[in-house]
Amino acid sequence: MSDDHDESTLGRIETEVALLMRFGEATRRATGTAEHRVLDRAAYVILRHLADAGPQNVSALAARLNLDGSTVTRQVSALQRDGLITRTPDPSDGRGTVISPTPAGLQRMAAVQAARTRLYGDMLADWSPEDRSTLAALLGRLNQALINRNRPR
Amino acid sequence: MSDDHDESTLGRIETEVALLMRFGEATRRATGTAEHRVLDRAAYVILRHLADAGPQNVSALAARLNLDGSTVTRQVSALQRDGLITRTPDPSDGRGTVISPTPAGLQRMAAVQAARTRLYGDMLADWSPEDRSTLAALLGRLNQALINRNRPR
DNA sequence: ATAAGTACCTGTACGATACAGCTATCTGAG
DNA sequence: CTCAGATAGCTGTATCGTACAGGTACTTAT
Repeated sequence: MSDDHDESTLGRIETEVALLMRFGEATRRATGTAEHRVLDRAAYVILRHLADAGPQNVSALAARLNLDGSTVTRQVSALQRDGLITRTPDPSDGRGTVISPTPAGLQRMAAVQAARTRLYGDMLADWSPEDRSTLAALLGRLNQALINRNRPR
Repeated sequence: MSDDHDESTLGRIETEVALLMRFGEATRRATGTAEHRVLDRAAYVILRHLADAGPQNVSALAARLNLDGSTVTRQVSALQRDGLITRTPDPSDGRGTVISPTPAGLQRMAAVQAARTRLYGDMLADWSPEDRSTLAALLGRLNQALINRNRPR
């Protein structure tokens, strides 16, 4: 309350994030239903994370993606059905199952990623490189802040 | 491909937006379930829009929020059940129903909005005012770009 | 005055998610 | 070594947000 200007900045951020989520979801719905169809939101993040961080257990994925284990189990089952990941017993823990992306999975993920990147390229066509990288950096910091807040456990 | 640096910036933006949506949803789920409970995502945006743009018809809301009419109908029913909006026959169109926020609805919305804003204030506590307002501005531009892309109809 | 369009509602379906409970396995204390 | 408790993953069930299809009441244009 000391600084009304900053207060309203927070309000704007809140508004814009809410808006972004609405539009992001609408976009995902629209484009997702259209054709790709096979990579729903969670499936995409799962594949991305596997590609990024390597094969890992269901629980590791769940923890990382802030999802319930059962959710990941089902997503992973769907991905396996579609041949995009494989399950192998964890050699170091008989309870565990290691999830690895298949080449097809990686390729599918990369295709979606490329399409999305292209979309952003389109939308941000008239942005300066500085603005783009500033946005990327600030979003990164925002997410970091979110993570820090949600998981000081 | 002319500029590898910029290409990767787009990738980062794509990544961060995806992450933001995941965390945003998780946060909404967590905080929403906690206590307020009554303002799910759509309900919140509906109330916000009503507060912003005044009482209006279901279809106007649906169009504006990029939602199916039936979805808005149900959300509105829930809001009415909770006493947060009222339905009145549209005097100028016997088919229509005008949705107005009740004082309680406005208050609830404002409370959630304030809570969210506070949350952002918390998370961004160590950000400089410049970074905050840059983030707000860039998010605004990003949303504008999204809107422009989704609705050149 | 009647056909076409529109606004809203309802039935139904689906997808993503969570929570609770189950089984198999692991780990540590005795 | 044994067994109690923790953990990994799966399955059953429930909920929520959403869409599409169809119905009814009203409006508009001809």
